[in-house]
Amino acid sequence: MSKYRKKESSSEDSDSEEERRKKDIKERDEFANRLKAKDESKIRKLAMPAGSGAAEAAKRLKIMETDMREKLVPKLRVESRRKYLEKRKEDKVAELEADIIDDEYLFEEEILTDRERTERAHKKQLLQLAKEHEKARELERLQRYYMPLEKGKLAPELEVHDNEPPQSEQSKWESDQMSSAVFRFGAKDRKAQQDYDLLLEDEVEFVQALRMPGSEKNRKREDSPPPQVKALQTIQEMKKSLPIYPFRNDLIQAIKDHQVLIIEGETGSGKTTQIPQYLYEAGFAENNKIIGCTQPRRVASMAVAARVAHEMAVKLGNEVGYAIRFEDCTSHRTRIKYMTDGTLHREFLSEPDLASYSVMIIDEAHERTLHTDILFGLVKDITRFRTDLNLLISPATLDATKFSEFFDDAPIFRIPGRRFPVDIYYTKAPEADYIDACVVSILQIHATQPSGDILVFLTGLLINTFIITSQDEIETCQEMLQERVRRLGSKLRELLILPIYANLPSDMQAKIFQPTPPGARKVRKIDYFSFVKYVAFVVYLVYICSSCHEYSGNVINDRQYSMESLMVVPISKASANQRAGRAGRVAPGKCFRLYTAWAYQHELEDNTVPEIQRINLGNAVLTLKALGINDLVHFDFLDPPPHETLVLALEQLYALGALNHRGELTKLGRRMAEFPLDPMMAKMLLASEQYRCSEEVATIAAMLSVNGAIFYRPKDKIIHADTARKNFHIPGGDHLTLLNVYNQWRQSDFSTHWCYENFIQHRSMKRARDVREQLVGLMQRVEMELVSGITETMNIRKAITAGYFYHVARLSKGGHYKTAKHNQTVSIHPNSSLFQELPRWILYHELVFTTKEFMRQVTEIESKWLLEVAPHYYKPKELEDSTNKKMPKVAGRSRPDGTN
DNA sequence: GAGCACTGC
Repeated sequence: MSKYRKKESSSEDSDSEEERRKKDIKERDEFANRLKAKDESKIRKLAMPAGSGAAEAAKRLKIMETDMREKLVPKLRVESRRKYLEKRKEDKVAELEADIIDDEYLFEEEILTDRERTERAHKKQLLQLAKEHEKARELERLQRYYMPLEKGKLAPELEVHDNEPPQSEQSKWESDQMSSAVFRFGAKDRKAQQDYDLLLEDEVEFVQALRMPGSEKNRKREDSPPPQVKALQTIQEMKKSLPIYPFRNDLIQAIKDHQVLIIEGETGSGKTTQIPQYLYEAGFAENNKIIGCTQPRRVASMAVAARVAHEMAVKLGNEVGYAIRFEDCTSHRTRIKYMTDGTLHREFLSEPDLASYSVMIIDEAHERTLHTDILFGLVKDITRFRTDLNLLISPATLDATKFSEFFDDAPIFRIPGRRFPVDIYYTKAPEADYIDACVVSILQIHATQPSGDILVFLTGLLINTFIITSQDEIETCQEMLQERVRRLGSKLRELLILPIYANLPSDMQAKIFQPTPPGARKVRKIDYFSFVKYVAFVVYLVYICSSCHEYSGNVINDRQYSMESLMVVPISKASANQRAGRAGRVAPGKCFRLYTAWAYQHELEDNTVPEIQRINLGNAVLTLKALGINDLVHFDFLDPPPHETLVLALEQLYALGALNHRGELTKLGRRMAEFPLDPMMAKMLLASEQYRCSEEVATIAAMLSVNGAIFYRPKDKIIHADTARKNFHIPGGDHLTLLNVYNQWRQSDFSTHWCYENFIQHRSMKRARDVREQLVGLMQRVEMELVSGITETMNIRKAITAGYFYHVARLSKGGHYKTAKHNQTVSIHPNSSLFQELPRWILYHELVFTTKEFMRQVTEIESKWLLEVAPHYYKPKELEDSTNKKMPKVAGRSRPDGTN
């Protein structure tokens, strides 16, 4: 971290520097004390009768529902995503190959460090894998296919048409095959198989590899759908029917006996809703203590709280409440409090010992979000001195042992879920076009397997272990499936195709829970399935840091700078098995994996890489420092983040002035920690005060926080949308354009209609408004002056630069941009207002890697401002505008030891 | 000239 320090400082200077440091630390502590006093008086004020929390919540839910519907804008994309990924894969392989050749040409083996040698080996291995995969795909085109079938059982539709010519052939052929262990579906003889040609264009051959044992081995397979929960069932009856109910007393006893308990149980066992109630009934909420329970997602926190309030027949916000960002639905009466893990993480800042809680439940611990991972370390620490605080860690099955070891061998309490055995099948050869393979497999299953619904997982965006499948892909798959079913006509019984994704309106989602009509089969995505099938690839949000040369989420980190990137990486074995488990909830099931057993063994990681090991830790490090945790290297992490990521975060915080050269939090850093923003953005906001534009910068920060989802661009009105967007452009760049959009919206009195007319997404704007309100509140809290009204934009841009001087690029002689510090070639995103302007110096909000390294949200700056806002980071020489400066031969390639 | 999607504070 010392590399930015002024080396020329004399002893005299260092004395005054030392004094400055002491003064700053003193100020920081005074500031922290003032905040504490504010919080305490706020808590006293809160101890008043509760407001209309429940009504508010109901309203909120309603709004969310409407939002969902509004967001569902039917988009037909001509270009399929597959093609894009295919193309990108080819590019990446070529790039990798070139890289290796380049690398070997430039550096002899002997002069390499161990690390570089490992890296080179990694690259070669990756290239090898990519090539093998390509070969396997060739091979796959020559394969024939099998499909497993239960012995003695034919799908009804195949028996019904026994007398019709094509089917009789089919049927005869089928009975011939019945004696063999593997059911062969399809044949080469196209004439005889005419009607099934549609199915047989490509089949997928599966082999059974293993059986996942279940807890209810002796029960027979049930062909009927699960008994539906009767509407008339009382709450009490329902509570008693939950798998957790018989363990109630044992569980309470175990919690009384052990301060920390790991509760292993699947979602659906009732643990999330019931345990807090059991604890409440057992007196854990006496003496005004709160039973807390964290959830990784907002909707879950709200929904679970509403459910529990209903079960306990109390008003939401009274005895049972929830707290999420922008919304605190609790009162002084609240005894059971649900919250997001991020909210609890923030609560630590004002209550580091969790004094108001008697129990804290960290639910869905296996999801391993950044927040839960940090919470593990924090709560483990406080249980040492708060012996009256009970801690319950609740992961799904499989992970419990790891958590137990982390929490000093805490006992594990298992709540058995209902689980039947699941047979797992793999393809014989890798699949090239997995959407096609998926469609074919669904039809194969439909034609050959007895009753039961089919659950399909497609590639999606993986956020922690929560998969959001891409809408585009689902639609493609659905269209293909419908088309094929249509062509097959009445030969197959009905197949209901029910897509589900985040943007789907809630009434459509409700369909999935309705019982399947007799004789039909559903293809859907939620519990109660007999067949589970999915592909091996999910998309990950991976943080690529400058000095990290290791695998992180199966992506090689070889970039010279920090960048978030979406990558397709294989699913982990753990997630794969969790998905397979879904097939055995109500009856024995089957799981078809669209990859080979070899791939499962050799290409999949055992566990999903936790977020903390993949992403930028700037904000996390800042909050930990604010909690007084100085030694982050030895912080008790369940899985420590890569050392390099931690060092990068510390360096960045030092450069921003949040930490001093000893790594202590400065007063600026303490104020930055108050904001739920990335450190750079927090710095920008705090710097805006001295540039007299804090109102404007708060707006910009809020607008930047709603990730690029401001401008609406429907396919059929692209020209109108683009014209509308250009009307908002302001000389200077995208940050100012965003400010302009917000201000105009405000002038329209936050009108929905205005948004519609101007091709602006109303939903995003509302969110920006929420964020802005929260930021303004926090600005007042950290004693910032709210000022606005400057007439020219220089001050605003200077304030932005004060936070984002890390993200600066200059126009090179060749007409493209290079980052100021790392000399990495980057391009302005085509959506930017500066796309055709090409100013000499620019600052960008973020870098995204899609087909190229693109800078999104770009603003023009002057190089001399960099010396003004970050004199410790930039030297005048670096900012000379002559671009003739000779670059090192291997530009931008830095050694792991820091030398160039 | 790209695009694809999104948790949390």
